[in-house]
Amino acid sequence: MKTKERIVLVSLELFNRYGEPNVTTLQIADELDISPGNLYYHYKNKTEILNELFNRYEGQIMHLLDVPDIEISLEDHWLFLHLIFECISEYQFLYKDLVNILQRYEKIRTKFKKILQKKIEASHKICSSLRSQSILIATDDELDSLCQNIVLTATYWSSFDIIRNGSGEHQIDLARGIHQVMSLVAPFLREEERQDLLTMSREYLS
Amino acid sequence: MKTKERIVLVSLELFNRYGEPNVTTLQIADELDISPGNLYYHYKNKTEILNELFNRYEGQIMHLLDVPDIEISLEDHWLFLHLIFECISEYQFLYKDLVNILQRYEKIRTKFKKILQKKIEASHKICSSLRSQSILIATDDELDSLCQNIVLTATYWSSFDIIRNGSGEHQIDLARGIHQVMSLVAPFLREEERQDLLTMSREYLS
DNA sequence: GTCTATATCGGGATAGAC
DNA sequence: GTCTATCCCGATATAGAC
Repeated sequence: MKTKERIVLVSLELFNRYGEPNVTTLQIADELDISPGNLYYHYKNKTEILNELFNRYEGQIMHLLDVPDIEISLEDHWLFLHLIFECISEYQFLYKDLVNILQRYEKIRTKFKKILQKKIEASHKICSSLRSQSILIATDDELDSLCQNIVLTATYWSSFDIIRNGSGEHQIDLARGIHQVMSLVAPFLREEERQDLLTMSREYLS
Repeated sequence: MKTKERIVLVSLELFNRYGEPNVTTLQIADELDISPGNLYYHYKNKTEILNELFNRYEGQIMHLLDVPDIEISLEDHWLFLHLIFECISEYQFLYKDLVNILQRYEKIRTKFKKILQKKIEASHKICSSLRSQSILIATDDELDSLCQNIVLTATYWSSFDIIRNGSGEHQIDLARGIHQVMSLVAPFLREEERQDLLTMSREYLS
């Protein structure tokens, strides 16, 4: 594999493990067994690495958030959440130091806000679809709050989980996160689907 | 006012505004129009200042979380949330760089986990009280999820709000945060109280 | 208690040889 | 493309005078 690519991958790993602000370029170089000079040959500074990583994240998540205009089932919603959570988990360093990173990098901040907006829209689209099928029952206001809550929970689940359970090399409990989001939706579901969800949840968590 | 006290207060202000990792001891001294040497006379390092601030936060929030063993009304719940949100807002720097700070300071991490645990318990106590009065209807599982969601939302509302609306000196929209938490509770309320809540929400947000 | 001056250290980044 | 050596700078922290 090309060195340039290895740099990105190892940086991602270290950022995720130790937090982006705590990882130095020297550490990255060390981990790769290359010299710092070499690293700077491929990327002119640390920000460039961060940008590269963010762009990859952006590409992935924006792609996922392109929700098709079709009827969506509860299972689809579940799967959708799963993909989103996986993507977030892959780039968890962003979420660990979110405010900090967004404060220091104007460009990333603007883009991240757009992603957040799109997340809310996607959530809206899905919930609206469920509502139009009468699977979900809610007023417009309730739907708005619900979608915001979904996005908030999805965004911060990783941090929340790390704080409560994390010690060192912590694997984020995605299943529980999805469960948590689904529990936001549950109260608005038609009786039948609420039961289905309960069953799905139990299976999934065990 | 004594210099030592001024240092804590100005530090809190700067931490809240720029994020703790981005504030240097020199900046703090400058803001106070004292020399860095003087600052180090009062606190032997930056960590000491952080500890002092965290202890104050801990004292305040732990006090608030001592929920009395009496019947609790929806209005009480609202007020309770209000006090919690105000306290969090006062020490928002902690929440802005939560993972980072907890990663770097073992002691704070341990204490923060306890606070989080106590928050969930307090939330549980309140919701249980509402349930025992039949104001709130939920199964045990639903109650557990609900309380976790409440704490998660309360914990991260400030960050979420900053990211979406913040630009520089952003005042956190506490009212909207409380509304958001209440919207988690709403679906579980008895019809009558759900209407009350709706009315309260509208008044409060306008 | 407060100041000025300074030591120390670590991280980001560059120059130039190979 | 890669290395070694080095520079630069900003942040923490200390020493010692006032």
